Amino acid sequence: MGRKSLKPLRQKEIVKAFYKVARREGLENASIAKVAAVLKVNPSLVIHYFETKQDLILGLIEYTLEQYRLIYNPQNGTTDPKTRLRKIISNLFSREWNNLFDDGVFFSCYALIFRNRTIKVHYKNLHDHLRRMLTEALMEAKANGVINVKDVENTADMIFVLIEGAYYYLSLVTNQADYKRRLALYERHALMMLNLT
Amino acid sequence: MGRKSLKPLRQKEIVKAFYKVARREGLENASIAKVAAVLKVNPSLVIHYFETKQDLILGLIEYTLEQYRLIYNPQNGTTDPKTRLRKIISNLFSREWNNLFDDGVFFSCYALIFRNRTIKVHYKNLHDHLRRMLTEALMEAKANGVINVKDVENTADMIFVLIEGAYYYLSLVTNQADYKRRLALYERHALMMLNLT
Amino acid sequence: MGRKSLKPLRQKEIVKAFYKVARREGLENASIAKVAAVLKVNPSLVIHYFETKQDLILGLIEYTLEQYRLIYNPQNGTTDPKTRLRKIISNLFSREWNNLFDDGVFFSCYALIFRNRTIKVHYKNLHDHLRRMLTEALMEAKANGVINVKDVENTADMIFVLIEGAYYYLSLVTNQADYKRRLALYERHALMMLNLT
Amino acid sequence: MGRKSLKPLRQKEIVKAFYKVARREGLENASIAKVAAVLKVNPSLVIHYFETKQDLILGLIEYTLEQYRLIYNPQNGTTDPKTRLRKIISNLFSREWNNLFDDGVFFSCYALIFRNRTIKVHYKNLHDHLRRMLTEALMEAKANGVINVKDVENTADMIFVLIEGAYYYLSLVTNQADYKRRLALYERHALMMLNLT
DNA sequence: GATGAATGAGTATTCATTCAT
DNA sequence: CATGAATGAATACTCATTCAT
Repeated sequence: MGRKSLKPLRQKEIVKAFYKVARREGLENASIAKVAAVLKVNPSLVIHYFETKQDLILGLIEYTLEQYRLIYNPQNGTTDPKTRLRKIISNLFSREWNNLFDDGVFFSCYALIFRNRTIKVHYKNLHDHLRRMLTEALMEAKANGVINVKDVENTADMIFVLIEGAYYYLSLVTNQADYKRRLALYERHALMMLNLT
Repeated sequence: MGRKSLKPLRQKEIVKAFYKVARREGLENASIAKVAAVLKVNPSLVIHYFETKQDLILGLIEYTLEQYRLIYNPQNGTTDPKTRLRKIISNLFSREWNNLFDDGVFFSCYALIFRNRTIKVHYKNLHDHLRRMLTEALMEAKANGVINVKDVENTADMIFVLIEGAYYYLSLVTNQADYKRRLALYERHALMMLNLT
Repeated sequence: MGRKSLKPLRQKEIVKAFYKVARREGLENASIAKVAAVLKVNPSLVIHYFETKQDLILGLIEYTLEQYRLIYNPQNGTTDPKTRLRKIISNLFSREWNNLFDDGVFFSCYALIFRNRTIKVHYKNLHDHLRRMLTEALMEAKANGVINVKDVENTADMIFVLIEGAYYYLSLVTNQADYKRRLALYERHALMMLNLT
Repeated sequence: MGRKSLKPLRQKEIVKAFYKVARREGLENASIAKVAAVLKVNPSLVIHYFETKQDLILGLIEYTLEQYRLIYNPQNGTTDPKTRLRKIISNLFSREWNNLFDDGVFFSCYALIFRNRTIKVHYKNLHDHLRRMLTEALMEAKANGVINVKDVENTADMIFVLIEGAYYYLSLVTNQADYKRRLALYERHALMMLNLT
């Protein structure tokens, strides 16, 4: 049977510590030494598991995207088609941003797509995947007569544009009431696009 | 009394050099020394004009937002109200992103709002200002019977959400045709919201 | 009549500011820039009055020694010889250390005598001068039959050794009661040397 | 597991090099880079062993106090009580200052007690320890009828005041003959205090 | 008499990384 | 599997100082 490798587990631990540091001090100030300090471990050990810092950042990004995937999880339930779609939309717009992934780290990571093809591709794949998932959900809803939209794919696209715009935009809003009001507005608009209001 | 002050000029020069370096190597890798090297000047001179690196970054952000303002410029022309509004929208969606400001630098800067109140306020003010400008343009158009929307302010808000979402989303699209098609889709949606298609 | 030069006044101002900084942050951390900041003046101006930093330190030392001189002032009064001598001794031992000159700065300055002849000579002259002054006071007291010591000069020497030793030693004592008790002990010993108890 | 630790050895090496530089150029001009240069080693290695410069200074001070302790060593011999006490006193007053520790560095270090509690405590402890040692030696001598003093502890205290005063005072004397004469005077006074002349 | 421009050397400290054990 | 030694380049920033105005 052999001994089970600790590598993936250790790597996950390290990535989490890296994320922790990045959240606290910003991605640009997160260093291998600080990660090692958090884990109470020798810096060399970090590099033992992630040959280079670049690899560590890649690990962090994969971790980000994993979290991202969780948020957009379409939760296939047993409810009727209409409520299920509504739930998906509501879930997409809730996007528990602050809880699941730090916004500063998120944007810092996203900024890397412009100088790193690999990272760009990762992000692209994730978003394509998410859009495809929503498209399918919409197609099913359409088949069930729940919604009636011409171009399902474009609609899914539009909805994601709305979500990302909202994410960006609402990050600037500190007033809680204002925040809620706007978020509701955006969601209502999405539902309107589906004639689901 | 004393020597003529070069401060504003020099500061602009330095900020531009800083931007240049940040664009080339990423904001996180842009250092005072590199800026000095670009300007063929001693690093301490950079510090002479911007006491700390933080100040320099703030300078860069102000510069960003200045550029931003230029893009969203509502260009008050002599044309009729309808074409003028159409031009504003078209202008907002064209957003000469790649030409006027580097996207990587932009997102890296934006990421700072989550750890720096001052920066956040700067961004907030800019966006509030822009939304106000669009709101006014819409109100004028409504007065002229060009458009017929219930809540002008919310509509302006929605349009900006669309724009920001598009910016984020399209940054991942490399295929030129795809890019154009989607951008057109988003703009059409905006015009639809104004019943201007 | 001509205009009175501001130079000596300005120099005094600067030395005082330098002392202020040195007291706050230690002599080793006191810089021309910080002095200028305290005076709300351009650093170049400081150097305009004290060509080099070394000169500024020399200015500070002269200032120290001036203060020193004040403490040891024998205050020629009209009182009878015995009480006058007692007063001198009491004054020497009181040495309002903490009030008149910062101890840290004092020792940092003193440390310089070992690498700078000029400074050493300054200190030497001051101490010789002070000892001479005390010697004279003792001679007068002896002439008046107030004291009866064999070698007046050696006694004066011894008293100063006592004072300096006390200064060094008591700097370590934080307990107030202990401090007072010891200081009294040292002074009593000095009076005993003069058979004046 | 892991590599053999050179820490204590290396740290001592580094402290010695630091002292060497401080003696040569003054404590205020002793830098990590210069220490590294002396050891023909990379500056970052110095920091590897002493996280901050402050730590390095603390290391130097501990080293100073160690040397100090050596000087005051009461050398428990087999000789008769009287000669033994005489030897202790003679040893205390000889204090091979210039040989064992540089005076400039000593006073620069001492100056730090006024801005650093830890350092102050270190010095305090050392002096308390030394005084206690002398007190014990005096008590033994008293028990043996060698000396006859009322308050042994106060006498020990006085003797150290004398020593420190002498150290300070004689640092200014360059004339060799004068130096010797005075030192003898101070020692004689100490012996007189013990009725041991 | 005073300011601001500019320099160049220097500071402590952090970085990612390599290698020996 | 993990530690500690060691490097070398880089970091932001401070320094004293000179010179032009």
